[in-house]
Amino acid sequence: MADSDESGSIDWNSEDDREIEEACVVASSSRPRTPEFEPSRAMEIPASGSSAFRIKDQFRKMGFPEAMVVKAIEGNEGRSEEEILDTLLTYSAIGNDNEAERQSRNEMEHSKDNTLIYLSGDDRYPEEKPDQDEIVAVLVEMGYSEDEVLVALQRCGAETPIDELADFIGAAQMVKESDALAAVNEFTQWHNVSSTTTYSRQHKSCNHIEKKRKLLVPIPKNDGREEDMDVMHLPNPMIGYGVPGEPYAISYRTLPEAARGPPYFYYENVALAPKGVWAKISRFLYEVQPEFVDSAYFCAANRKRGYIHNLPISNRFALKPLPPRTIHEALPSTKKWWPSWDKRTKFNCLQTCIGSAKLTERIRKELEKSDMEPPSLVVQQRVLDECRRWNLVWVGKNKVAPLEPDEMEFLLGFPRDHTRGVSRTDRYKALGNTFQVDTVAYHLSVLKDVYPEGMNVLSLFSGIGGAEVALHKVGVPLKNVLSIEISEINRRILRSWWEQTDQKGTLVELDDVQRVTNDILDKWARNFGGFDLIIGGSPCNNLSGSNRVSRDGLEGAHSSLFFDYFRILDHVRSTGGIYQ
DNA sequence: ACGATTATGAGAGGAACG
DNA sequence: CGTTCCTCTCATAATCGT
Repeated sequence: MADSDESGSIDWNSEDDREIEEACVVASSSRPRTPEFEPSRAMEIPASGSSAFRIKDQFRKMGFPEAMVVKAIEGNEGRSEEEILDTLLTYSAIGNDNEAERQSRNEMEHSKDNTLIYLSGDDRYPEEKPDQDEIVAVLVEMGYSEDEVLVALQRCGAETPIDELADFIGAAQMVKESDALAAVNEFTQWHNVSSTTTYSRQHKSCNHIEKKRKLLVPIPKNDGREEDMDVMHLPNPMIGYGVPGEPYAISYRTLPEAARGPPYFYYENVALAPKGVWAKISRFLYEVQPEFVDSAYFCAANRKRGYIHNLPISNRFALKPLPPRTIHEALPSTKKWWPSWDKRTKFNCLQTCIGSAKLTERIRKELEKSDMEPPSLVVQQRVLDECRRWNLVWVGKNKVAPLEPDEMEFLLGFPRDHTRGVSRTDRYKALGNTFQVDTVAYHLSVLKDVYPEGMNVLSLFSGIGGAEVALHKVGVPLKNVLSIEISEINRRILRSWWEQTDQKGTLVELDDVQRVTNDILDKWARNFGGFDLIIGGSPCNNLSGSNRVSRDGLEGAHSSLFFDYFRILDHVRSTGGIYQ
């Protein structure tokens, strides 16, 4: 979401509340030099101040993530360095288990979480699980799997008679190798919400007892090979718990006890992160399994992302009007020049860089030189490769061009000219880093009825305000928003939108997430009356495949800010999110 | 100093093949 | 099954022009 490569800015002006502003000035920008770490010498750790920074840097040098260090220091106020180191090692073990710890953790997980999906749920939403339990139980008794039954219920409606549901399931089973059905199976397996081994293609078998037994048997997460432990399987098609227009959706899931809201949280990052990254993120975020969704199901561009959240997942609704889902519908003017041999209907992922003018010129030359209609297959292939790589569109005879910033805004679900007023380069950078609004709005839509009076939102890595725009479009009033975003340009864009849309609430903007301390959080929480939602996508710079230079994983210079997301989230949740 | 422009593959997953 | 081929990826850094 956010850029993280801007530093030196010490702008802590809230521009709204001068009293609070003072509380936001936490430290001077010049951090003290860090001496070499001497483990033999124990010393007292003050809760704050310059030497706390020194200690923090020492531990960071030892390879601990900053958020972890901060958390350890804050939890050990006034204690010795060794005690803090102990705490750090404990955290580290949780985040980066060895084999024994993995084993025991898995056992704990399974005894705790492996319940049938319909047996649990969010008690705050009783309307989400009407008397379906009985229906499910009956159908399961008839030999159908929970997945099938729940899919049928979702598809046919809760009032559907049981025999009709059975018919539907039977029909579904007849669908040969249906992609969507297979996906649901894969998805549920992968999500570990139900462990029905496979969808039985045959009709009701008599082994429902066996099925039922299996349902209670946890799927071992590894079968002996340790590499499998950290591998997070991506669903195909990538529809998460469901997307608009697709018939199959999952409405129930089991959240780990520690993850339940409120306050709610919503975390986002690239789906195709290096191996093990999502497993680690999930371990930190209370073992909630990611929901992987491709925004291609919401707009005309691919955008494969993982979302970890503790929101309810039933009764989601999509924003209206539905955005165009194909290139031709989204950009009708390109149709005139679009050659028939370019079969693209979707854009690839919108990124922060665009194709060069030199490239489009090379393509023009290549096509003119070819002088065939259509060009030779070799030329076609070369041109198409570049068009796909750079998301080029046809704007003239033999002429392609990269997307304009306003076209990207449109595809990503933002209001027209949302990013107007800043340099073209900055617009591309900000847009390449943001949420796809319709996708996120679909997930957040369940909050509309829960918070009719509006929400207090803690928005991390806000960028150009994808979360805020999504909530606004969903119809959730924004009461108070504490937005943290490093880029001054992006903060300006968000504030501009805030004013243009005539928001009634209060927007407070801070810059550096690393310097948002518990005190600051508490202060604003008290001022607002607690946070209802903590939302944000941490930097993907070191996770994205597009990065050829520093794809260093979650511990990378920018992506390690995830640990600040966790630190802040964990603090807000530990206080219950409620202040008086 | 700032904005614009440009060149720069690895790595992972899936499809297609045998 | 394994193997090969195919496709895609919220980017960085050097350089240029003003």
